[in-house]
Amino acid sequence: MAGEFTLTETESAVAQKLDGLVLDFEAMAVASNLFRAANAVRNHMERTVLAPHDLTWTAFVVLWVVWIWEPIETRTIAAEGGFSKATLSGVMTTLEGRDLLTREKSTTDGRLVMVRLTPRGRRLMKKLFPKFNAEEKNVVSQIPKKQRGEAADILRSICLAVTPEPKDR
Amino acid sequence: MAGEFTLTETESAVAQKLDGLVLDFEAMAVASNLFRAANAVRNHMERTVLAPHDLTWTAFVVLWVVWIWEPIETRTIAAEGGFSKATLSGVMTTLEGRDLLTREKSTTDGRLVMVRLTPRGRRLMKKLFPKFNAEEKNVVSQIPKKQRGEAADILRSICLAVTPEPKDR
DNA sequence: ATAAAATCGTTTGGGTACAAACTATCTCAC
DNA sequence: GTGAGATAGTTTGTACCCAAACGATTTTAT
Repeated sequence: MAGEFTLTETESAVAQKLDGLVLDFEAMAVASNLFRAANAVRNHMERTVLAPHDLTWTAFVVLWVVWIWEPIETRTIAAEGGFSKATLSGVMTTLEGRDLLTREKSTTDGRLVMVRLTPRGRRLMKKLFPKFNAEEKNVVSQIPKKQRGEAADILRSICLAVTPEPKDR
Repeated sequence: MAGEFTLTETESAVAQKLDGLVLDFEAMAVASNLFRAANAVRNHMERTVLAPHDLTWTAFVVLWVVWIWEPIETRTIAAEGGFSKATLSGVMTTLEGRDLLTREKSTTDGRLVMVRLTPRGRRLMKKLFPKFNAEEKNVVSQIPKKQRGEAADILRSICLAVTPEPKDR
């Protein structure tokens, strides 16, 4: 755990601040741990696997999505990667400058931009992804085997709870 | 889910890219869903609860930690919130400018800075946190009741897997 | 046919986010 | 006591990150 205080200490301190009010401590713990876990894994991946190749987390996600699905439209990359079009636009400019992917206006719909990896980008992913997956495996191996299968399901439920609006981001 | 492709579609596409190589798809699914979930919840909270009060996620976390534990040292806030001292420094400058918290040099150790909420900051949290927790409850309620208790444990295991270095951040 | 509405990607503006360098302060060995 | 090393917080530099505004293109309604 990242923090210095235990869950019980935190609960009792919160209870004092809001005595009389009914709070859901289980929900607090789940939400709190969700962010700790996501942050910790992301930082770990960035330091162990990504930094040696001078890639940020987001840049890697973009490369991964394009690698798997190319040619792919910008809007789809954003949806798959879980970030906004604005963010994607900036990251792709960086990756394009490093000769890892290319942008090309669609011939059938002038609004769309089709994205592909360059040969260099493809070589990078072919080498990098196995390392990345090995680290993922390492992380997940710490979950008790019995609960490992449920983990993905639980996380999926959480996503569903807050994804009523697959609008424009 | 955020993406447009199903898990099975992704797995088969990845397998084609790396045929011959042994990959851990369960680990892929868990890691991928972890980030989708964390991102989705964060965005949801920012839009529904935080944006009306002109607060970002990180700013809210800072206020929350200070609210519960004040007076508190800067380094402890960073550890509890899970971000770097550098990030915290910037966010606190913003919050100080909005008269939501105060910084004060420690009298016993000149290196430390003690942080407290202003009355305005305290009023804000007293009003805001119940709303925030209600949304957390709403999110967690989507997890099947049977698995709800395990959720926090699983996420804790993940944290432990990647937190060998509680160094300086 | 054509104007209005919708869609897509980019740009803008403000706010994070972190590593590394920096300043100030404290601790500990000697 | 005093200087080397450790520690706390800030600053700097680079890179995200998103909402909103924007310009270009396509679709829809008439």
